[in-house]
Amino acid sequence: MPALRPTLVPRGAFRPVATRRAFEEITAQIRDQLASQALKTGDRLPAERDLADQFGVSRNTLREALRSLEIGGLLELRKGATGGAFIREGGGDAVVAGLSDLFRLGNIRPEHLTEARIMIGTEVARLACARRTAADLKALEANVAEAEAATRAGDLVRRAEVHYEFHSLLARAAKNPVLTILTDAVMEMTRHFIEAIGYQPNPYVMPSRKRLLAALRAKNADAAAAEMASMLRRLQRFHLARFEASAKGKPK
Amino acid sequence: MPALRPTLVPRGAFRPVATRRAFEEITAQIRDQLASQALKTGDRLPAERDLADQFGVSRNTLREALRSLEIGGLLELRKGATGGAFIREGGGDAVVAGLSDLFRLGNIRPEHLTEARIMIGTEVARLACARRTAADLKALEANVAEAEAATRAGDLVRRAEVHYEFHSLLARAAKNPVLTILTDAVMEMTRHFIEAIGYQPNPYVMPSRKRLLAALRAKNADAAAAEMASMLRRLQRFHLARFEASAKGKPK
DNA sequence: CGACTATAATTGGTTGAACCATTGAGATCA
DNA sequence: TGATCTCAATGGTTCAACCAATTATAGTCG
Repeated sequence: MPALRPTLVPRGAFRPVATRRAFEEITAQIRDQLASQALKTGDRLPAERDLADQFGVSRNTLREALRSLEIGGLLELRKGATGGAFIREGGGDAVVAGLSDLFRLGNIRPEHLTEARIMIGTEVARLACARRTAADLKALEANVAEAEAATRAGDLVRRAEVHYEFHSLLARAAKNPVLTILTDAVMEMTRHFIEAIGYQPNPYVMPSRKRLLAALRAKNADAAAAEMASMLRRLQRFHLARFEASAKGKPK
Repeated sequence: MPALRPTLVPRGAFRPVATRRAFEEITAQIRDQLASQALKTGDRLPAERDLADQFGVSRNTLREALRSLEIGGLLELRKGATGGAFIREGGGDAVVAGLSDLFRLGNIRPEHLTEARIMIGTEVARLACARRTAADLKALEANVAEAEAATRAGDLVRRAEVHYEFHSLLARAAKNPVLTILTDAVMEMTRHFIEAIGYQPNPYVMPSRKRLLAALRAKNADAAAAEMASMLRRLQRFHLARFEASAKGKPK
Protein backbone atom coordinates (compact mmCIF):
# COMPACT_ATOMS: atom_id res chain seq x y z
CA MET A 1 0.00 0.00 0.00
CA PRO A 2 1.49 3.37 -0.96
CA ALA A 3 2.18 5.66 1.95
CA LEU A 4 1.40 8.76 -0.06
CA ARG A 5 -2.07 9.59 -1.28
CA PRO A 6 -2.00 9.29 -5.04
CA THR A 7 -3.18 12.06 -7.31
CA LEU A 8 -6.94 12.20 -7.43
CA VAL A 9 -8.75 12.36 -10.70
CA PRO A 10 -11.05 15.34 -10.21
CA ARG A 11 -14.73 14.65 -9.80
CA GLY A 12 -16.59 14.94 -13.04
CA ALA A 13 -13.78 13.55 -15.15
CA PHE A 14 -15.71 10.37 -15.79
CA ARG A 15 -19.24 9.73 -16.76
CA PRO A 16 -21.01 6.55 -15.78
CA VAL A 17 -20.70 4.05 -18.56
CA ALA A 18 -24.26 3.40 -19.52
CA THR A 19 -24.78 0.21 -21.44
CA ARG A 20 -27.08 1.70 -23.95
CA ARG A 21 -29.64 -0.69 -25.23
CA ALA A 22 -30.11 -0.85 -28.98
CA PHE A 23 -33.57 0.65 -28.90
CA GLU A 24 -32.28 3.59 -26.85
CA GLU A 25 -29.69 4.34 -29.48
CA ILE A 26 -32.47 4.41 -32.05
CA THR A 27 -34.71 6.73 -30.05
CA ALA A 28 -31.76 9.01 -29.45
CA GLN A 29 -31.05 9.25 -33.17
CA ILE A 30 -34.67 10.05 -33.95
CA ARG A 31 -34.81 12.63 -31.15
CA ASP A 32 -31.70 14.24 -32.60
CA GLN A 33 -33.31 14.51 -36.00
CA LEU A 34 -36.28 16.16 -34.35
CA ALA A 35 -34.09 18.64 -32.55
CA SER A 36 -32.21 19.50 -35.74
CA GLN A 37 -35.43 19.99 -37.67
CA ALA A 38 -34.50 17.18 -40.04
CA LEU A 39 -37.79 15.67 -38.97
CA LYS A 40 -40.76 17.87 -38.37
CA THR A 41 -44.39 17.59 -37.40
CA GLY A 42 -46.43 15.53 -39.85
CA ASP A 43 -43.47 13.76 -41.41
CA ARG A 44 -43.74 10.04 -41.87
CA LEU A 45 -40.91 7.70 -41.03
CA PRO A 46 -40.10 4.81 -43.36
CA ALA A 47 -41.96 1.56 -42.79
CA GLU A 48 -40.83 -0.58 -39.88
CA ARG A 49 -39.17 -3.12 -42.11
CA ASP A 50 -37.18 -0.44 -43.92
CA LEU A 51 -36.21 1.35 -40.73
CA ALA A 52 -35.07 -1.89 -39.13
CA ASP A 53 -32.81 -2.40 -42.13
CA GLN A 54 -31.44 1.13 -41.96
CA PHE A 55 -30.62 0.85 -38.28
CA GLY A 56 -29.33 -2.66 -38.71
CA VAL A 57 -31.53 -4.15 -36.02
CA SER A 58 -34.37 -6.61 -36.00
CA ARG A 59 -37.88 -5.43 -36.46
CA ASN A 60 -38.75 -6.28 -32.86
CA THR A 61 -36.02 -4.07 -31.51
CA LEU A 62 -37.03 -1.28 -33.82
CA ARG A 63 -40.60 -1.66 -32.65
CA GLU A 64 -39.54 -1.26 -29.03
CA ALA A 65 -37.92 1.99 -30.03
CA LEU A 66 -41.03 3.18 -31.87
CA ARG A 67 -43.20 2.11 -28.97
CA SER A 68 -41.03 4.12 -26.64
CA LEU A 69 -41.34 7.22 -28.81
CA GLU A 70 -45.06 6.68 -29.12
CA ILE A 71 -45.49 6.53 -25.35
CA GLY A 72 -43.29 9.59 -25.10
CA GLY A 73 -45.82 11.39 -27.27
CA LEU A 74 -43.49 12.01 -30.20
CA LEU A 75 -44.90 9.53 -32.67
CA GLU A 76 -48.28 8.34 -33.74
CA LEU A 77 -48.51 4.91 -35.32
CA ARG A 78 -51.19 4.24 -37.88
CA LYS A 79 -52.04 0.98 -39.55
CA GLY A 80 -52.93 0.32 -43.14
CA ALA A 81 -51.67 1.08 -46.59
CA THR A 82 -51.08 4.75 -45.87
CA GLY A 83 -50.08 4.09 -42.28
CA GLY A 84 -46.71 4.38 -40.64
CA ALA A 85 -45.01 6.35 -37.92
CA PHE A 86 -45.89 10.03 -38.03
CA ILE A 87 -44.24 12.82 -36.08
CA ARG A 88 -46.88 14.13 -33.75
CA GLU A 89 -47.81 17.70 -33.27
CA GLY A 90 -46.67 18.08 -29.72
CA GLY A 91 -49.53 18.05 -27.34
CA GLY A 92 -48.64 17.35 -23.76
CA ASP A 93 -50.43 14.02 -23.55
CA ALA A 94 -47.36 12.20 -22.38
CA VAL A 95 -46.72 14.75 -19.65
CA VAL A 96 -50.30 14.62 -18.52
CA ALA A 97 -50.23 10.83 -18.43
CA GLY A 98 -46.96 10.87 -16.54
CA LEU A 99 -48.17 13.14 -13.79
CA SER A 100 -51.37 11.20 -13.63
CA ASP A 101 -49.40 8.02 -13.02
CA LEU A 102 -47.55 9.62 -10.16
CA PHE A 103 -50.82 10.47 -8.54
CA ARG A 104 -51.93 6.90 -9.08
CA LEU A 105 -48.74 5.66 -7.45
CA GLY A 106 -49.63 7.64 -4.36
CA ASN A 107 -46.52 9.79 -4.44
CA ILE A 108 -48.64 12.87 -4.81
CA ARG A 109 -51.13 13.60 -2.09
CA PRO A 110 -54.29 15.64 -2.53
CA GLU A 111 -52.94 18.63 -0.63
CA HIS A 112 -49.95 18.78 -2.97
CA LEU A 113 -52.28 18.71 -5.90
CA THR A 114 -54.58 21.45 -4.66
CA GLU A 115 -51.64 23.61 -3.69
CA ALA A 116 -50.19 23.40 -7.19
CA ARG A 117 -53.60 23.95 -8.66
CA ILE A 118 -54.10 27.18 -6.75
CA MET A 119 -50.72 28.45 -7.79
CA ILE A 120 -51.11 27.63 -11.48
CA GLY A 121 -54.75 28.60 -11.69
CA THR A 122 -54.16 32.00 -10.17
CA GLU A 123 -51.38 32.86 -12.55
CA VAL A 124 -53.31 31.49 -15.52
CA ALA A 125 -56.26 33.71 -14.65
CA ARG A 126 -53.98 36.70 -14.50
CA LEU A 127 -52.34 36.03 -17.84
CA ALA A 128 -55.58 35.09 -19.53
CA CYS A 129 -56.92 38.52 -18.68
CA ALA A 130 -54.06 40.17 -20.48
CA ARG A 131 -53.98 37.91 -23.53
CA ARG A 132 -57.46 36.57 -24.12
CA THR A 133 -58.98 37.10 -27.54
CA ALA A 134 -62.65 37.71 -28.20
CA ALA A 135 -62.90 34.09 -29.32
CA ASP A 136 -61.44 32.89 -26.02
CA LEU A 137 -63.98 34.89 -24.12
CA LYS A 138 -66.78 33.53 -26.23
CA ALA A 139 -65.68 29.94 -25.67
CA LEU A 140 -65.51 30.52 -21.92
CA GLU A 141 -68.97 32.06 -21.88
CA ALA A 142 -70.34 29.11 -23.81
CA ASN A 143 -68.70 26.79 -21.33
CA VAL A 144 -70.29 28.51 -18.36
CA ALA A 145 -73.67 28.40 -20.11
CA GLU A 146 -73.28 24.68 -20.64
CA ALA A 147 -72.32 24.19 -17.01
CA GLU A 148 -75.55 25.91 -16.01
CA ALA A 149 -77.51 23.70 -18.35
CA ALA A 150 -75.91 20.58 -16.89
CA THR A 151 -76.64 21.83 -13.37
CA ARG A 152 -80.31 22.39 -14.23
CA ALA A 153 -80.45 18.93 -15.80
CA GLY A 154 -78.96 17.50 -12.64
CA ASP A 155 -76.15 15.86 -14.60
CA LEU A 156 -73.31 16.00 -12.11
CA VAL A 157 -70.89 14.04 -14.25
CA ARG A 158 -71.39 16.27 -17.25
CA ARG A 159 -71.14 19.33 -15.07
CA ALA A 160 -67.82 18.17 -13.66
CA GLU A 161 -66.56 17.53 -17.17
CA VAL A 162 -67.53 21.01 -18.28
CA HIS A 163 -65.86 22.47 -15.22
CA TYR A 164 -62.58 20.77 -16.04
CA GLU A 165 -62.87 22.13 -19.53
CA PHE A 166 -63.23 25.65 -18.21
CA HIS A 167 -59.76 25.55 -16.72
CA SER A 168 -58.37 24.11 -19.91
CA LEU A 169 -59.97 26.85 -21.99
CA LEU A 170 -58.73 29.51 -19.63
CA ALA A 171 -55.20 28.11 -19.83
CA ARG A 172 -55.35 28.22 -23.61
CA ALA A 173 -56.41 31.85 -23.38
CA ALA A 174 -53.25 32.53 -21.39
CA LYS A 175 -51.25 31.68 -24.54
CA ASN A 176 -48.46 29.80 -22.89
CA PRO A 177 -48.23 26.12 -23.85
CA VAL A 178 -46.30 25.27 -20.71
CA LEU A 179 -49.17 26.53 -18.58
CA THR A 180 -51.66 24.77 -20.83
CA ILE A 181 -49.96 21.46 -20.28
CA LEU A 182 -49.54 21.99 -16.57
CA THR A 183 -53.19 22.91 -16.25
CA ASP A 184 -54.31 19.88 -18.20
CA ALA A 185 -52.10 17.66 -16.09
CA VAL A 186 -53.34 19.08 -12.82
CA MET A 187 -56.95 18.84 -13.96
CA GLU A 188 -56.46 15.24 -15.01
CA MET A 189 -55.18 14.42 -11.54
CA THR A 190 -58.08 16.33 -10.07
CA ARG A 191 -60.44 14.22 -12.15
CA HIS A 192 -59.04 11.04 -10.63
CA PHE A 193 -59.27 12.58 -7.22
CA ILE A 194 -62.89 13.62 -7.65
CA GLU A 195 -63.84 10.23 -8.96
CA ALA A 196 -62.34 8.71 -5.83
CA ILE A 197 -64.25 10.89 -3.38
CA GLY A 198 -67.45 11.14 -5.41
CA TYR A 199 -69.14 14.01 -7.20
CA GLN A 200 -70.65 16.70 -5.09
CA PRO A 201 -72.42 19.91 -6.02
CA ASN A 202 -70.55 23.09 -5.09
CA PRO A 203 -73.05 25.92 -5.01
CA TYR A 204 -70.40 28.60 -4.93
CA VAL A 205 -68.60 27.61 -8.14
CA MET A 206 -71.10 29.04 -10.62
CA PRO A 207 -71.26 32.53 -9.08
CA SER A 208 -67.48 32.56 -9.00
CA ARG A 209 -67.35 31.72 -12.68
CA LYS A 210 -69.60 34.67 -13.45
CA ARG A 211 -67.39 37.03 -11.51
CA LEU A 212 -64.35 35.61 -13.24
CA LEU A 213 -65.92 36.14 -16.65
CA ALA A 214 -66.68 39.73 -15.72
CA ALA A 215 -63.07 40.31 -14.77
CA LEU A 216 -61.95 38.73 -18.04
CA ARG A 217 -64.26 40.98 -20.02
CA ALA A 218 -62.88 44.02 -18.23
CA LYS A 219 -59.33 42.68 -18.50
CA ASN A 220 -58.95 43.22 -14.80
CA ALA A 221 -56.11 40.83 -14.07
CA ASP A 222 -55.92 41.40 -10.33
CA ALA A 223 -59.63 40.80 -9.90
CA ALA A 224 -59.48 37.64 -12.00
CA ALA A 225 -56.52 36.28 -10.08
CA ALA A 226 -58.13 37.06 -6.74
CA GLU A 227 -61.40 35.47 -7.76
CA MET A 228 -59.69 32.33 -8.97
CA ALA A 229 -57.52 32.08 -5.87
CA SER A 230 -60.41 32.49 -3.51
CA MET A 231 -62.57 29.99 -5.39
CA LEU A 232 -59.79 27.40 -5.51
CA ARG A 233 -58.98 27.83 -1.85
CA ARG A 234 -62.59 27.30 -0.98
CA LEU A 235 -62.71 24.27 -3.20
CA GLN A 236 -59.54 22.99 -1.61
CA ARG A 237 -61.01 23.08 1.87
CA PHE A 238 -64.12 21.41 0.58
CA HIS A 239 -62.28 18.61 -1.21
CA LEU A 240 -59.75 17.93 1.50
CA ALA A 241 -62.51 17.66 4.07
CA ARG A 242 -64.33 15.18 1.85
CA PHE A 243 -61.12 13.28 1.36
CA GLU A 244 -60.42 13.02 5.08
CA ALA A 245 -63.94 11.77 5.62
CA SER A 246 -63.70 9.18 2.89
CA ALA A 247 -60.28 8.05 4.11
CA LYS A 248 -61.64 7.59 7.64
CA GLY A 249 -64.77 5.98 6.28
CA LYS A 250 -62.98 2.95 4.97
CA PRO A 251 -59.60 2.37 6.50
CA LYS A 252 -57.82 -0.57 4.94
CA MET B 1 -84.64 12.77 -46.27
CA PRO B 2 -86.96 13.12 -43.28
CA ALA B 3 -88.58 16.46 -42.86
CA LEU B 4 -88.52 16.24 -39.10
CA ARG B 5 -85.33 16.31 -37.14
CA PRO B 6 -84.97 12.87 -35.60
CA THR B 7 -84.31 12.38 -31.92
CA LEU B 8 -80.73 13.12 -31.12
CA VAL B 9 -78.68 10.79 -29.04
CA PRO B 10 -77.22 13.12 -26.43
CA ARG B 11 -73.59 13.88 -26.71
CA GLY B 12 -71.50 11.65 -24.50
CA ALA B 13 -73.69 8.59 -25.01
CA PHE B 14 -71.03 6.89 -27.08
CA ARG B 15 -67.37 6.53 -26.58
CA PRO B 16 -65.01 6.13 -29.49
CA VAL B 17 -64.42 2.49 -30.15
CA ALA B 18 -60.75 2.13 -29.61
CA THR B 19 -59.14 -0.94 -31.09
CA ARG B 20 -57.11 -1.69 -28.07
CA ARG B 21 -53.83 -3.29 -28.86
CA ALA B 22 -52.74 -6.27 -26.80
CA PHE B 23 -49.90 -4.45 -25.10
CA GLU B 24 -52.25 -1.64 -24.09
CA GLU B 25 -54.54 -4.11 -22.38
CA ILE B 26 -51.53 -5.38 -20.45
CA THR B 27 -50.35 -1.95 -19.36
CA ALA B 28 -53.89 -1.09 -18.30
CA GLN B 29 -54.08 -4.18 -16.10
CA ILE B 30 -50.76 -3.39 -14.47
CA ARG B 31 -51.77 0.23 -13.94
CA ASP B 32 -54.95 -0.96 -12.28
CA GLN B 33 -53.00 -3.13 -9.91
CA LEU B 34 -50.88 -0.12 -9.06
CA ALA B 35 -53.91 2.02 -8.38
CA SER B 36 -55.46 -0.66 -6.18
CA GLN B 37 -52.26 -1.07 -4.19
CA ALA B 38 -52.01 -4.70 -5.27
CA LEU B 39 -48.62 -3.68 -6.61
CA LYS B 40 -46.49 -1.24 -4.70
CA THR B 41 -43.12 0.40 -4.94
CA GLY B 42 -40.27 -2.07 -4.93
CA ASP B 43 -42.33 -5.08 -5.91
CA ARG B 44 -40.97 -7.29 -8.63
CA LEU B 45 -43.13 -8.62 -11.42
CA PRO B 46 -42.72 -12.21 -12.57
CA ALA B 47 -40.14 -12.92 -15.23
CA GLU B 48 -41.02 -11.96 -18.78
CA ARG B 49 -41.56 -15.55 -19.84
CA ASP B 50 -43.94 -16.19 -16.95
CA LEU B 51 -45.82 -12.95 -17.45
CA ALA B 52 -46.23 -13.63 -21.14
CA ASP B 53 -47.79 -16.96 -20.21
CA GLN B 54 -50.12 -15.40 -17.66
CA PHE B 55 -51.34 -12.78 -20.09
CA GLY B 56 -51.53 -15.28 -22.89
CA VAL B 57 -49.39 -13.28 -25.28
CA SER B 58 -46.02 -13.76 -26.85
CA ARG B 59 -42.95 -12.52 -25.10
CA ASN B 60 -42.43 -9.83 -27.73
CA THR B 61 -45.83 -8.35 -27.11
CA LEU B 62 -45.33 -8.48 -23.37
CA ARG B 63 -42.02 -6.72 -23.80
CA GLU B 64 -43.66 -3.88 -25.69
CA ALA B 65 -45.99 -3.47 -22.74
CA LEU B 66 -43.10 -3.47 -20.26
CA ARG B 67 -41.18 -1.06 -22.43
CA SER B 68 -44.14 1.25 -22.47
CA LEU B 69 -44.41 1.17 -18.68
CA GLU B 70 -40.69 1.68 -18.36
CA ILE B 71 -40.80 4.78 -20.55
CA GLY B 72 -43.79 5.96 -18.57
CA GLY B 73 -41.60 5.84 -15.49
CA LEU B 74 -43.53 3.13 -13.67
CA LEU B 75 -41.12 0.26 -14.06
CA GLU B 76 -37.43 -0.27 -13.91
CA LEU B 77 -36.03 -3.24 -15.79
CA ARG B 78 -32.91 -4.87 -14.46
CA LYS B 79 -30.88 -7.59 -16.07
CA GLY B 80 -29.23 -10.58 -14.50
CA ALA B 81 -30.03 -13.35 -12.07
CA THR B 82 -31.86 -11.13 -9.59
CA GLY B 83 -33.19 -8.86 -12.31
CA GLY B 84 -36.72 -8.36 -13.47
CA ALA B 85 -39.33 -5.63 -13.67
CA PHE B 86 -39.53 -3.57 -10.49
CA ILE B 87 -42.16 -1.04 -9.57
CA ARG B 88 -40.37 2.28 -9.43
CA GLU B 89 -40.50 4.75 -6.66
CA GLY B 90 -42.21 7.50 -8.55
CA GLY B 91 -39.83 10.18 -9.56
CA GLY B 92 -40.99 12.50 -12.28
CA ASP B 93 -38.43 11.44 -14.85
CA ALA B 94 -41.07 10.64 -17.43
CA VAL B 95 -42.73 14.00 -16.96
CA VAL B 96 -39.43 15.79 -17.19
CA ALA B 97 -38.51 13.91 -20.36
CA GLY B 98 -41.90 14.62 -21.86
CA LEU B 99 -41.74 18.35 -21.34
CA SER B 100 -38.19 18.33 -22.56
CA ASP B 101 -39.32 16.68 -25.78
CA LEU B 102 -41.92 19.35 -26.33
CA PHE B 103 -39.24 21.98 -26.07
CA ARG B 104 -37.18 19.99 -28.53
CA LEU B 105 -40.12 19.86 -30.91
CA GLY B 106 -40.23 23.62 -30.89
CA ASN B 107 -43.75 23.83 -29.51
CA ILE B 108 -42.47 25.67 -26.49
CA ARG B 109 -40.66 28.91 -27.03
CA PRO B 110 -38.10 30.42 -24.69
CA GLU B 111 -40.44 33.15 -23.50
CA HIS B 112 -43.00 30.54 -22.49
CA LEU B 113 -40.35 28.72 -20.59
CA THR B 114 -39.05 31.74 -18.71
CA GLU B 115 -42.55 32.88 -17.88
CA ALA B 116 -43.38 29.52 -16.32
CA ARG B 117 -40.06 29.50 -14.58
CA ILE B 118 -40.68 32.83 -12.92
CA MET B 119 -44.09 31.76 -11.78
CA ILE B 120 -43.01 28.41 -10.35
CA GLY B 121 -39.74 29.69 -8.91
CA THR B 122 -41.40 32.51 -7.05
CA GLU B 123 -43.94 30.27 -5.43
CA VAL B 124 -41.31 27.66 -4.63
CA ALA B 125 -39.21 30.26 -2.87
CA ARG B 126 -42.18 31.33 -0.81
CA LEU B 127 -43.11 27.81 0.26
CA ALA B 128 -39.52 26.81 0.88
CA CYS B 129 -39.26 29.60 3.41
CA ALA B 130 -42.15 28.21 5.35
CA ARG B 131 -41.23 24.55 5.19
CA ARG B 132 -37.47 24.27 4.91
CA THR B 133 -35.68 22.15 7.46
CA ALA B 134 -32.23 22.88 8.84
CA ALA B 135 -30.89 20.19 6.53
CA ASP B 136 -32.46 21.88 3.51
CA LEU B 137 -30.80 25.14 4.46
CA LYS B 138 -27.47 23.43 4.91
CA ALA B 139 -27.69 21.78 1.50
CA LEU B 140 -28.53 25.08 -0.13
CA GLU B 141 -25.63 26.82 1.59
CA ALA B 142 -23.28 24.08 0.45
CA ASN B 143 -24.61 24.49 -3.06
CA VAL B 144 -23.93 28.22 -3.07
CA ALA B 145 -20.45 27.61 -1.73
CA GLU B 146 -19.77 25.17 -4.53
CA ALA B 147 -21.07 27.64 -7.08
CA GLU B 148 -18.58 30.18 -5.77
CA ALA B 149 -15.80 27.64 -6.00
CA ALA B 150 -16.72 26.82 -9.59
CA THR B 151 -16.84 30.53 -10.40
CA ARG B 152 -13.37 31.07 -8.96
CA ALA B 153 -12.11 28.06 -10.91
CA GLY B 154 -13.62 29.52 -14.06
CA ASP B 155 -15.58 26.34 -14.69
CA LEU B 156 -18.68 27.70 -16.39
CA VAL B 157 -20.18 24.31 -17.13
CA ARG B 158 -19.86 23.13 -13.56
CA ARG B 159 -21.19 26.43 -12.33
CA ALA B 160 -24.28 26.12 -14.52
CA GLU B 161 -24.84 22.59 -13.25
CA VAL B 162 -24.65 23.73 -9.65
CA HIS B 163 -27.04 26.55 -10.40
CA TYR B 164 -29.62 24.15 -11.80
CA GLU B 165 -29.21 22.05 -8.70
CA PHE B 166 -29.96 25.04 -6.50
CA HIS B 167 -33.46 25.31 -7.90
CA SER B 168 -33.96 21.60 -7.51
CA LEU B 169 -32.85 21.71 -3.87
CA LEU B 170 -35.06 24.68 -3.19
CA ALA B 171 -38.03 22.88 -4.73
CA ARG B 172 -37.40 19.89 -2.50
CA ALA B 173 -37.35 22.20 0.49
CA ALA B 174 -40.82 23.35 -0.50
CA LYS B 175 -42.06 19.84 0.28
CA ASN B 176 -44.50 19.49 -2.58
CA PRO B 177 -43.63 16.77 -5.09
CA VAL B 178 -45.69 18.41 -7.82
CA LEU B 179 -43.58 21.53 -7.56
CA THR B 180 -40.42 19.45 -7.40
CA ILE B 181 -41.27 17.75 -10.66
CA LEU B 182 -42.33 20.95 -12.35
CA THR B 183 -39.13 22.64 -11.25
CA ASP B 184 -36.99 19.78 -12.49
CA ALA B 185 -38.84 19.81 -15.80
CA VAL B 186 -38.46 23.53 -16.28
CA MET B 187 -34.79 23.41 -15.33
CA GLU B 188 -34.18 20.57 -17.77
CA MET B 189 -35.67 22.66 -20.54
CA THR B 190 -33.61 25.60 -19.39
CA ARG B 191 -30.51 23.44 -19.62
CA HIS B 192 -31.23 22.69 -23.28
CA PHE B 193 -31.89 26.32 -23.87
CA ILE B 194 -28.66 27.44 -22.27
CA GLU B 195 -26.66 24.88 -24.19
CA ALA B 196 -28.14 26.27 -27.38
CA ILE B 197 -27.23 29.89 -26.68
CA GLY B 198 -23.97 29.17 -24.89
CA TYR B 199 -22.83 29.63 -21.32
CA GLN B 200 -22.38 33.13 -20.08
CA PRO B 201 -21.40 34.48 -16.67
CA ASN B 202 -24.14 36.39 -14.86
CA PRO B 203 -22.50 38.54 -12.20
CA TYR B 204 -25.77 39.29 -10.44
CA VAL B 205 -26.76 35.69 -9.73
CA MET B 206 -24.39 35.03 -6.85
CA PRO B 207 -25.35 38.10 -4.80
CA SER B 208 -28.98 37.23 -5.36
CA ARG B 209 -28.38 33.73 -4.03
CA LYS B 210 -26.88 35.19 -0.88
CA ARG B 211 -29.88 37.43 -0.32
CA LEU B 212 -32.18 34.48 -0.95
CA LEU B 213 -30.32 32.39 1.60
CA ALA B 214 -30.65 35.18 4.14
CA ALA B 215 -34.40 35.31 3.56
CA LEU B 216 -34.59 31.54 3.95
CA ARG B 217 -32.68 31.66 7.21
CA ALA B 218 -35.04 34.32 8.52
CA LYS B 219 -38.04 32.48 7.07
CA ASN B 220 -39.08 35.70 5.40
CA ALA B 221 -41.28 34.35 2.63
CA ASP B 222 -42.13 37.66 1.00
CA ALA B 223 -38.50 38.66 0.78
CA ALA B 224 -37.51 35.28 -0.66
CA ALA B 225 -40.27 35.39 -3.26
CA ALA B 226 -39.41 38.95 -4.24
CA GLU B 227 -35.72 38.15 -4.54
CA MET B 228 -36.38 35.09 -6.66
CA ALA B 229 -38.82 36.94 -8.88
CA SER B 230 -36.48 39.85 -9.46
CA MET B 231 -33.52 37.59 -10.16
CA LEU B 232 -35.49 35.45 -12.62
CA ARG B 233 -36.89 38.46 -14.41
CA ARG B 234 -33.43 39.85 -14.83
CA LEU B 235 -32.20 36.49 -16.05
CA GLN B 236 -35.13 36.32 -18.42
CA ARG B 237 -34.23 39.60 -20.07
CA PHE B 238 -30.65 38.49 -20.29
CA HIS B 239 -31.43 35.12 -21.84
CA LEU B 240 -34.04 36.33 -24.26
CA ALA B 241 -31.71 39.02 -25.52
CA ARG B 242 -29.02 36.41 -26.08
CA PHE B 243 -31.54 34.19 -27.81
CA GLU B 244 -32.64 36.95 -30.18
CA ALA B 245 -29.04 37.65 -31.01
CA SER B 246 -28.22 34.01 -31.66
CA ALA B 247 -31.37 33.60 -33.75
CA LYS B 248 -30.45 36.58 -35.88
CA GLY B 249 -26.88 35.46 -36.06
CA LYS B 250 -27.73 32.38 -38.06
CA PRO B 251 -31.08 32.57 -39.77
CA LYS B 252 -31.98 29.33 -41.51
C1' DC C 1 -70.43 7.30 -67.13
C1' DG C 2 -70.74 6.75 -62.26
C1' DA C 3 -71.23 4.17 -58.23
C1' DC C 4 -70.37 0.19 -56.06
C1' DT C 5 -67.35 -4.05 -55.32
C1' DA C 6 -63.82 -7.35 -55.21
C1' DT C 7 -58.91 -7.61 -55.02
C1' DA C 8 -54.24 -6.68 -54.03
C1' DA C 9 -50.66 -4.12 -51.85
C1' DT C 10 -48.90 -1.86 -47.84
C1' DT C 11 -48.35 -1.36 -43.12
C1' DG C 12 -48.56 -2.09 -38.22
C1' DG C 13 -49.69 -6.08 -34.70
C1' DT C 14 -48.55 -10.63 -33.01
C1' DT C 15 -46.42 -15.05 -32.67
C1' DG C 16 -42.83 -18.63 -31.30
C1' DA C 17 -38.45 -20.31 -30.99
C1' DA C 18 -33.88 -19.57 -30.58
C1' DC C 19 -29.61 -17.48 -29.03
C1' DC C 20 -26.70 -13.72 -26.69
C1' DA C 21 -25.12 -10.92 -22.55
C1' DT C 22 -25.28 -9.70 -17.90
C1' DT C 23 -25.73 -10.59 -13.19
C1' DG C 24 -25.32 -12.73 -8.86
C1' DA C 25 -25.76 -16.85 -5.92
C1' DG C 26 -23.77 -20.93 -4.61
C1' DA C 27 -20.29 -24.48 -5.18
C1' DT C 28 -15.43 -25.25 -5.22
C1' DC C 29 -10.76 -25.04 -4.11
C1' DA C 30 -6.31 -23.14 -2.23
C1' DT D 1 -11.47 -17.97 5.38
C1' DG D 2 -11.51 -16.05 1.13
C1' DA D 3 -10.88 -15.86 -3.58
C1' DT D 4 -12.44 -18.05 -7.80
C1' DC D 5 -15.29 -20.72 -10.85
C1' DT D 6 -19.65 -22.42 -12.55
C1' DC D 7 -24.07 -21.96 -13.77
C1' DA D 8 -28.86 -20.80 -13.62
C1' DA D 9 -31.98 -16.89 -14.07
C1' DT D 10 -33.19 -12.91 -16.49
C1' DG D 11 -33.48 -9.23 -19.78
C1' DG D 12 -31.82 -8.05 -24.81
C1' DT D 13 -31.92 -9.30 -29.60
C1' DT D 14 -32.71 -11.86 -33.77
C1' DC D 15 -35.33 -14.26 -37.41
C1' DA D 16 -39.07 -15.77 -40.05
C1' DA D 17 -43.44 -16.12 -40.41
C1' DC D 18 -48.48 -14.93 -40.32
C1' DC D 19 -52.61 -11.91 -38.86
C1' DA D 20 -55.43 -7.68 -39.32
C1' DA D 21 -56.55 -3.17 -40.70
C1' DT D 22 -56.60 0.21 -44.26
C1' DT D 23 -56.57 2.10 -48.73
C1' DA D 24 -55.40 2.31 -53.64
C1' DT D 25 -56.75 0.20 -57.76
C1' DA D 26 -58.82 -2.35 -61.15
C1' DG D 27 -62.97 -4.33 -62.34
C1' DT D 28 -67.99 -4.82 -62.65
C1' DC D 29 -72.70 -3.69 -62.97
C1' DG D 30 -76.64 -0.69 -63.69
